[in-house]
Amino acid sequence: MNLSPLSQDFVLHFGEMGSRWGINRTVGQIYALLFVSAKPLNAEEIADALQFSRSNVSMGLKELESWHLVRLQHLPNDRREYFSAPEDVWAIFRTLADERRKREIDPTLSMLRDALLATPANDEDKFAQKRMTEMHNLIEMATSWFNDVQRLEPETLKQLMKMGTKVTKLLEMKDKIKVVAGGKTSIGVSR
Amino acid sequence: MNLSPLSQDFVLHFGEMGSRWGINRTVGQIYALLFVSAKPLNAEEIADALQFSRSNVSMGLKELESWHLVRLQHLPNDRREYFSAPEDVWAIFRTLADERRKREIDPTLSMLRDALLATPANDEDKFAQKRMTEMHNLIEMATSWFNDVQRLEPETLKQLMKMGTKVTKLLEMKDKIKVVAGGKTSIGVSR
DNA sequence: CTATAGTTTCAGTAATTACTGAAACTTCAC
DNA sequence: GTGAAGTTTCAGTAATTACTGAAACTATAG
Repeated sequence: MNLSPLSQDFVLHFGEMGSRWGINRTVGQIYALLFVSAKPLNAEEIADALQFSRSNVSMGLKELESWHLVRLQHLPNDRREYFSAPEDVWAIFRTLADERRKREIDPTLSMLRDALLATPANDEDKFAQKRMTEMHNLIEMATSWFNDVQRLEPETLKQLMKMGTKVTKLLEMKDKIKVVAGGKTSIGVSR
Repeated sequence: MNLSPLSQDFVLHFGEMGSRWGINRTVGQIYALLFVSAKPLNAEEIADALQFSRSNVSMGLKELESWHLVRLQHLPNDRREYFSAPEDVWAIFRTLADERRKREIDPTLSMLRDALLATPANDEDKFAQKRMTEMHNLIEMATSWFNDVQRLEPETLKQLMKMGTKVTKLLEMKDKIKVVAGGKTSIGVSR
């Protein structure tokens, strides 16, 4: 691998973590390489830098494309495809969250919905359904909330996160604040 | 498998999803079984219900214990160990999030911190470090926020989630609200 | 202490997943 | 069209991970 020690560590680490994140080592390393690379790279360069076979790189890139985690572009007077990781880390975060939700949550939600429609055959089924309902409701709420929050402007989100749990202070206040419908917001102490 | 079709579907689904969640099929199924089961089960019963070898169950339970996802208990006049999934789905959610953070995020954060301490050898390293900084900051902020939010009372959290993006309305207001230090909250329009 | 019920470990094997290199396919300049 | 450059597919193989059954270990009742 013809990379600086700094990048190399980063790339290798992502390879290792890949397995914990449900992507394979190759894919993790390719992504890491693109992430720290200042310029887009073509498949040949990637294969060379990481010492993978050309076809392995091709499959890895395909995988990354399916995750919407790389951008494909062409350089003038060059037929080869160049790949890069999106610059905006927030966008990456969002993409990752979306994709994981699609793969890891949605199928479960839909299975749960089906299960909850079924008529319980006995007491055990009734209990099982109760548990499934709890699980369904929690997942439903958490994901839809996450979904909402996720699409806030990065700046707003940042502000929100920086507040941390202080946001609950606002919640406590909520009851005392009256928001007048119709665009204009008036603040006053109720009661 | 001697389970009702309802539970069986649930258990099999968790087995399948297991692989996407970084746990294996066996472990996923064991967990699902415990989750929908009204009473704690011993290893024998689990092996029997899921048609796994006794030792496979033993290893699966060990794995689940390491994730803090099952409770071990003893029944009176019975030497066998009985296992159950915690009843509170919020607690499960929290545990899961904690464990995943430990395994999937923390190592990366620490690697990034190390990398950021290194002296860049050239321009490429400088660029790489810039990218790593962005990633580090984002992960740091997101996880510590998540951490905070996660430990709120379930009720508060629920309330927060139900509000969805409306929370930003409160944010907009924030500037106009003055919180007086010292316990008592006074509300007034600033400027 | 011994017998027995219960649990864990581990070496061997099965199943799955990742990777390679050769061949097929695609695209484009000429 | 032809050929060269680039990309993808895929069958075979390597590497990894999951699973089993037998043996070792542990705890307890008597």
